[in-house]
Amino acid sequence: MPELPEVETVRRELLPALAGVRIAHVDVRRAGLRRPFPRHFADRLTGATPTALTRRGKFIQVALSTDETLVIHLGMSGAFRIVTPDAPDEDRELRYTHDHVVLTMADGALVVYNDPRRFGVLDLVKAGGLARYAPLSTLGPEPLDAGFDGAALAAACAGKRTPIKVALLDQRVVAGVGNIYASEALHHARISPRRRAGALATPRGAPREAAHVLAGSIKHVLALAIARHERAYRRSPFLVYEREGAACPRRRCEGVIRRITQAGRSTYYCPVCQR
DNA sequence: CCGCTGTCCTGCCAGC
DNA sequence: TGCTGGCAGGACAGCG
Repeated sequence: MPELPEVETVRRELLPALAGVRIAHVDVRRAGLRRPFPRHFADRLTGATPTALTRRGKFIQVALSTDETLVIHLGMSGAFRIVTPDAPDEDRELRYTHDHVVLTMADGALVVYNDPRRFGVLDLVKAGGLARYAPLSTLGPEPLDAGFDGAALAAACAGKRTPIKVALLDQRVVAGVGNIYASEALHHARISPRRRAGALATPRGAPREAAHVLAGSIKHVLALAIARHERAYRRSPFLVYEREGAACPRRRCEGVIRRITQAGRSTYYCPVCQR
């Protein structure tokens, strides 16, 4: 379930299992995911100790004692399962259908990567090469950083003729927003997903009011989602996503949530309060 | 360069 | 019950 909030939650869950614990053994159970795993993948991980876990957009970066970084992207269906050192043997031996990589940590824990659709990425990058690693180096601003604001959003959207919803999915515009939180943020900001992205800026590129509002809404929906996942919510908390036909949740709004298709993806919005 | 479509892969669900 | 088609939270190649 991997947009920025879910990826951040995964990072926090992996942190105590990986950081400072040597990787004792690596079981790579297929040749790759969408692409082959990097050369000598298991050998390069074995014996390494993760020193830090950071997130950039939807990527997790695991810095290793070997001066390489394990770059992780969960794609559509990637997930980690952690089997703690004190788990019973039957849990340790359990193998699920799409368990592709199993890390055995020196403390006995297992860190298992499972990915039915195999759209994920597990890659190794030399420390010096990270800045030039294309998938990361082309990412736009980090939405929860203080530096991300209406001006940054307007600058990234200036001149774009594509609808704002489609622009928000472009990781070069803002990193980490996906199909759910694009709809949620636009609803929070009361902005129609059909509006032209370029309309967030004046012809000279200065931010319009809508850019400030939308930047704030992006921060709000992402931060709230991270907080909810930390408390292990499981019910769907979305206000418009997958709620076609439901009453708009905005107070005193009489609208009904609609689903439309933009650039081949579903968009949910309220045609009454989003303009 | 820009924006749109198709594609990678499996699972699930609605409808027949 | 079983089959089929459509859709799914991502990203990129290839096209006009």
